Amino acid sequence: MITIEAPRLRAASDVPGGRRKQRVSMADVARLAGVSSQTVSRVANGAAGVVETTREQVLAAMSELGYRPNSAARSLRYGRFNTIGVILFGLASIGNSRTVEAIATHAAAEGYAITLIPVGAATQDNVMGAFTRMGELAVDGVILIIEVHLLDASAVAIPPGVHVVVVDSDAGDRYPVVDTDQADGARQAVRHLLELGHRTVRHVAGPVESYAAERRAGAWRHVLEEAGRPVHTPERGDWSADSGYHAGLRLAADPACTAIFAANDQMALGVLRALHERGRRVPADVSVVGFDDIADAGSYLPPLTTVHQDFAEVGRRCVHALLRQIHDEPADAGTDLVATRLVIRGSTAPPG
Amino acid sequence: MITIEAPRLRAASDVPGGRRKQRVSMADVARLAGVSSQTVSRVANGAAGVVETTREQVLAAMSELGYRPNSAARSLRYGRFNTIGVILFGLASIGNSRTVEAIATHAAAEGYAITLIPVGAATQDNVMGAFTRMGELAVDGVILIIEVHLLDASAVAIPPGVHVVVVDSDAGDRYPVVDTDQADGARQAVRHLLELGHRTVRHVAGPVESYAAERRAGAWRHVLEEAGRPVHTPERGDWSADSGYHAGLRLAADPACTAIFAANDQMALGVLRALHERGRRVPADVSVVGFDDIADAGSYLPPLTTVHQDFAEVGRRCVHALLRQIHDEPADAGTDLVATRLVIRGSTAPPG
DNA sequence: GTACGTCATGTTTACGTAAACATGACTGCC
DNA sequence: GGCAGTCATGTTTACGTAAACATGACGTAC
Repeated sequence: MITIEAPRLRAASDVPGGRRKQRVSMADVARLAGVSSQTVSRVANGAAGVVETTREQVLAAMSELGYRPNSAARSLRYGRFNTIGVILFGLASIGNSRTVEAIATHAAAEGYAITLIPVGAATQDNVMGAFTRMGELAVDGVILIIEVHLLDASAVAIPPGVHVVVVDSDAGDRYPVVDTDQADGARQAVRHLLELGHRTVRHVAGPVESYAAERRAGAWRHVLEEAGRPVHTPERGDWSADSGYHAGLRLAADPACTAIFAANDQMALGVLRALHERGRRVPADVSVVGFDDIADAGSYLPPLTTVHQDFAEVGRRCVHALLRQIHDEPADAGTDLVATRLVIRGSTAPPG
Repeated sequence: MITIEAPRLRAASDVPGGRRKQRVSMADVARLAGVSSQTVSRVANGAAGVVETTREQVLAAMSELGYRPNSAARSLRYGRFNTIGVILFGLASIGNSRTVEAIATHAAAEGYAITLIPVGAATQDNVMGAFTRMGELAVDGVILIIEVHLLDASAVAIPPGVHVVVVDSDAGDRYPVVDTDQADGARQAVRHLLELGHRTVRHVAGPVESYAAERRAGAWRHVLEEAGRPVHTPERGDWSADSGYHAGLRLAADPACTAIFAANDQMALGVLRALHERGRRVPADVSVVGFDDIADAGSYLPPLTTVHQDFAEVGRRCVHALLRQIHDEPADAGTDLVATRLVIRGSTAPPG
């Protein structure tokens, strides 16, 4: 039933004479089957016009020799790679990995593979290197999951002729952008807290260099101003639970603080811990809302009210927008926003 | 400073006459610079034997035309792709995404790109499809982050001549395997609890089809038996916090239960929630240990004692083992285990 | 019975690159 | 002054595939 073979550790060097025969090509199959290599090509691509007996001979020869098409030659011939590049800082962020997973899945469904191009820390050199490499990369298009303004800051151009879609950025004037509707999600979170009766809402923001963080913070501020409520300076975190913990300790020190909107679930987790350590009960004394709705959020103590983000949908739309470009279809410039929704669990309640 | 250009939405169809010139090739550069394409090749590859004035002309022509090497042609010529394939079920698991990230980083450092090949659900069709595609894939080798026995169950062969490294599996007899030392990690966790004075330790195991889960459970059982302690049937989870919660509810119902070892941190989180809801204090009434040491574990209530896993090191060793194969160096069959270490935080204490 | 169409299959060529070999100019040495 | 050697550069070829075109056998219609 299974035919896994021992790994061939010495590659394809078993041709006598030391000359390295790459591996089985169409010509080899053709020789064995007694046909021309063009006929092999026709069989391989399921083209019409091959008589059944011939086809079977070719297939037999293929499996005897273990023929596998050479995709480099194919790509060269067709001028396409059937591959999408994904440039990102890292998979550490849960949003990133889920978006990438969705991209990979939808790309595969369309016959595209995806190539990951991580750019380590956001130093100029790294980003530059990634793009230099990308120039030579075997991709038909690129999805940028990266703060694009960091690219702008380095003297790096996206090579002309490379199709691009950007996630999570304000580059909508230059590239098609797909993004979660950050502002609307934040509005829902803040309004929910105000509707519960809280006088105002404190914010634990993400890092300044993140557009997502800035838009969440902007919407938070806007809702408060619109409602005529006091706006405190937001606490700054770096998305990590630990940074949320430290922000939470500062907020716990203020007895007037009854409602906190954290820019992501992990910082909210840190806030919950800080409040717990300081003896502030959630939600009786303080309400907390997160953002992302990661899988664990429902198991926090208490289960976290948060804004659900549809990463899979973002990935799906990225792939399709990019494929439209690759297939020369009319471009949809501007920003495509994916809706969010507030998931109410146990971390929010009217003020005590 | 920055020269990002408008996306070219109509590809390279600006050659008059409707014929589609792919894009700038060495021949085009050669024509403009008034040299042969071989000289362009020499400049592109930094080969010696090009006089300075010529080199500058070529470089000027390159940048004027926006030349970028065609990697399909390069791969065809060299017979290598400089690409590593990673086959996995998904990035949802935190371990997977961190391993993949490390793989991508180390591969990039060696001049290799990585291609992601997700196989969705573990159905036979999916796995088969991934391998069929992989046969045509432009990769020099493959890292399998997948339960290999699931492959065995489908009638699928890893194509001969494809270099393979496997993560997290018992395939050490057939392929080089890199893995975390699951058993030792689990031993440390259980011994820690016994040393604190607990009479025995209950286990919340991962799914049966996971070798990692089986090895953690096996080591847990072994330590208990060695110490002559009672061994209860483990609760089964599916790695999710939610499954840990349900397992935790069952364990909370048993007043004799004072120590729990969960097979990962997320299930431990669920256990913590269940214990909290049932009024069992952690660690005063019940001690809990997890596995993985994910970034959030230090922010749980209470901060989780857990087994630290070095995903980055696993990724690093995978890449290097695979590159050794690709470069025809002596194979290191068998299993390469990465050490773990217990991180003691606030969720464990002597029994009340 | 011949002429033409149909269809399976073979032959030529191009995709872009770079190794291997070829050429030709100049240098330096006797 | 002529000849060998050096070095920059050009020409040929192969990598594996598949489109475009070519061939030739057979069948059918008049």
